[in-house]
Amino acid sequence: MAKYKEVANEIRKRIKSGIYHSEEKIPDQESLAKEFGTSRVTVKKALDLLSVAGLVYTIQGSGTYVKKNAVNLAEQSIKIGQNVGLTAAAGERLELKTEVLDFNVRFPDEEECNQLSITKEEPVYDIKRLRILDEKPYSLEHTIIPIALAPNITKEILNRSLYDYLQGDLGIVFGDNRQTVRAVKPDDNDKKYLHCSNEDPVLEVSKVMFLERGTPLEYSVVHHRYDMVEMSFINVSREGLLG
Amino acid sequence: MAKYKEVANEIRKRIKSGIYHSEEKIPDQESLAKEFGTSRVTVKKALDLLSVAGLVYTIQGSGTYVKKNAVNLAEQSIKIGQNVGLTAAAGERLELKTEVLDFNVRFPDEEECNQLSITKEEPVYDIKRLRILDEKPYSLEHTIIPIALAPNITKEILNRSLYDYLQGDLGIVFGDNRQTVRAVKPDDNDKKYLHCSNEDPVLEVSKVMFLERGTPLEYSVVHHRYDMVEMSFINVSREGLLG
DNA sequence: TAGTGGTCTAGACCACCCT
DNA sequence: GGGTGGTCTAGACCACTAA
Repeated sequence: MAKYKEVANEIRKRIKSGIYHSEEKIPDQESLAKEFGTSRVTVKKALDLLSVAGLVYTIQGSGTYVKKNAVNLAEQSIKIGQNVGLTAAAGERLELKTEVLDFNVRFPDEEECNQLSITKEEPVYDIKRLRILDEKPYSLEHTIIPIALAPNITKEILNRSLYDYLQGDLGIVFGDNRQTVRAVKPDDNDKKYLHCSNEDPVLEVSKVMFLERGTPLEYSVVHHRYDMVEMSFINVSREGLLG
Repeated sequence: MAKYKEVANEIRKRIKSGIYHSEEKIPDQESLAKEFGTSRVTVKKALDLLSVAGLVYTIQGSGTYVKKNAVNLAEQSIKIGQNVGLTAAAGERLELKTEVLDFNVRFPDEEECNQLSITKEEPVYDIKRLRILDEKPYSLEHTIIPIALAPNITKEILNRSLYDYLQGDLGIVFGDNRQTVRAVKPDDNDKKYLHCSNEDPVLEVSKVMFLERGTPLEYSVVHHRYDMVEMSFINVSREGLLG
């Protein structure tokens, strides 16, 4: 592991364990460099990581300080854009199941061509799955994937884990993703599979997942039951980025 | 402006203008350093910025490449967590208005103490505002702010812009924020002010805004009309961060 | 094996905060 | 003016890719 990451982890450990208190100024970069037997540039790089992680802030000419909410952030460590509704709602063991409702191959429609940057002649998988938690259905996933990018998907794979197959077996590395969240009225499928009444709202999340190189891999629209899923995310302020 | 930012902006300009094409390898760091009359470390720092911005990716031992979707990202430049529904929906000029429904001072309840890290004895402002776009109400904001952190708020300020007052007049610098999004059923106020029917879902966004130092400044719960607001955000994958 | 990115150092200078 | 963070350099070595 790179030295600046080691230094960052050590300092993070000290913050979490209270050796560096909340709101307190931590030693200056020169001292830290001497303590860790490294150069100041390396210490600076470590502190930058912690700054992006929201644990510390620096004031030029004054010093580096532990943020008031640093411990909270360090503990919850919510990944940006990740669904936390489920894990939060479920304290104990719970039974997660997936039911494959539909698994087809076809040509993409206009919206899908647009989202996935493909032509109308490049076939895609069309996958509909129902997610079930402790016998209660909580979300309905509609996933579109170009066949060329993820060949040989089978129903058996979908019953296990699609992401495990893509990452593990195919060795695909995910990159960025873009999501849009809306509240919508339930459609027929929501009523049928999620047991939504006419008055039950639905949390709709559209997502495009990109590969490391920027190629769109997957376009999905997921409908969540309003009373079982929420989405949380943390926006870290970044001043130093571009102009 | 720092040299590494200048270099980053210049390279970004070249990507946007097509001088460096999508999927193409850009010159190696040594060459760029020579061209810009700087050191390789500085070029590396510039490329790191562009990498975080999602414009390029690097493969150690191979080179630095322009992402396939780089131009899209560069153009839309959606700030993470920002509402884009409105600007997207409105092509032309539109009239934005704010109506102050309620403006009070009181002691916080338990939830508010929790979110704002304050005691029950620290008074807060309780603000309810209605946002109106072209005569159509689209969101209902409930905002809680500790008086100690933002003194002398007046109804007149709320009619103009609260954020302008906080940032401009008080010189407050915002830091991170944490948001949670849900779909909920409309309550009485939604029906009254947003003209929601029983079957109209509501997009509820809870937000805690922190100051630079990690102090919670504002806790807000906003209800959006489902047919006028959506939220988009981009998750940039970061592999290099911590372990 | 050559090319390229990732990391690290020591020293330097500047900008800013605080007293 | 002393303390501290921000930036920059030149050179070095290592890790990885690609042929």
